[in-house]
Amino acid sequence: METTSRLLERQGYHGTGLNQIVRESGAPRGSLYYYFPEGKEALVAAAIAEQGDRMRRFASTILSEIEDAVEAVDRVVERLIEFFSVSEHCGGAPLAAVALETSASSTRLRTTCADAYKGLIDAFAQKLTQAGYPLQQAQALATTVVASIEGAVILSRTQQSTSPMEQVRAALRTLLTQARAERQG
Amino acid sequence: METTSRLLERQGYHGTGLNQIVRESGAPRGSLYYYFPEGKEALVAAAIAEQGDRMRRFASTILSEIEDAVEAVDRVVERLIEFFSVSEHCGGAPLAAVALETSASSTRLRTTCADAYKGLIDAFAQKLTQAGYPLQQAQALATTVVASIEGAVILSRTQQSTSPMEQVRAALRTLLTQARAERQG
DNA sequence: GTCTATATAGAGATAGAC
DNA sequence: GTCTATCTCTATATAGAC
Repeated sequence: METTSRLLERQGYHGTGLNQIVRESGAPRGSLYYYFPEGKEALVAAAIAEQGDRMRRFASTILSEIEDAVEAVDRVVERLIEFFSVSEHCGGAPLAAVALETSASSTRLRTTCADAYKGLIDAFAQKLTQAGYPLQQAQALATTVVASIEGAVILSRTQQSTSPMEQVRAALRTLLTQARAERQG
Repeated sequence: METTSRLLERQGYHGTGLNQIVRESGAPRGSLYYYFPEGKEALVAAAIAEQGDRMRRFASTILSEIEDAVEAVDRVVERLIEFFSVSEHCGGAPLAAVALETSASSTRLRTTCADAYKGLIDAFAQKLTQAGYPLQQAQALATTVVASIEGAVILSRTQQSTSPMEQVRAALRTLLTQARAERQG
């Protein structure tokens, strides 16, 4: 499943074959349909759900370590940029490709992706709410944080540069600071 | 190529077969390799480039019709939300799936996507620059606009709801207004 | 320019031995 | 639980007639 997640991230659902997964993971070919009798879709759904959890924990951990909400979110983005740099410009958006490819064809994968994203958004929203942002605004800002990160990864991957992610990072600082000012004013 | 673009948008590169393209478009099967001797990759590259142009023209037209920059950008997003609603929750990010799937495997498709995105970002950056935003800030904001839209489409598609796009729309208003205030202050 | 037929490879999935 | 062999389907691409 680790291999599955990694391949999905850079090749998407249809671009990732079971043969390749078996080959690169070294997992026994015969076990695949023993543990996932429903086949590829079930395997991918499990991998996606696991990745969603990983993303949420990654964000939650950092958000809990830094008290100031703006600084905490900024630190998450900074860490993502670091991760992107060392992953040969391919990391940071493990769900996006699958979400786009399958949202129209597989309810199961679509909802799995939706749940994963919701968990991640909630992690940010919770932090912002605790920091005093009004509930509705916190939710919208959290959604925007996740959306702009996902989009920034797309741009950074196509350009093979961290520049888009850096630019979005700066913009998110401005946005969250501004929202805080409105709240306080 | 119209059919190709449409299928790419909702199925991605590997999920879209030449058979399906030929079948749904009604285009003569024999012509495909006459006009695109290099095969699928060349056809997709052409479709992507065309879509990039379409996106840029779409944005440029609206941006030129409304003088105020914040209102103009907001109108673009509003129109995208309308388009998303009537496209059975599958429209709005015609390049994203291909960009993610192929950025690691095909230099040709990656750079084609990069150029398309750059053209779109430039359209926004030009508008913001003309409105008086400093050059560097305009570039960063334009990148953030495009990134957050792409990300919002991903979220809206997985959730089958316009809500993420609406939330991002509101956030972009806040962001651009704040940046303007900083510039004026 | 467009047709049909086909080559070749790979996909996902299954069967039955062990 | 895991193996190998194989089924069927579809993929991209090509050949050669018209």
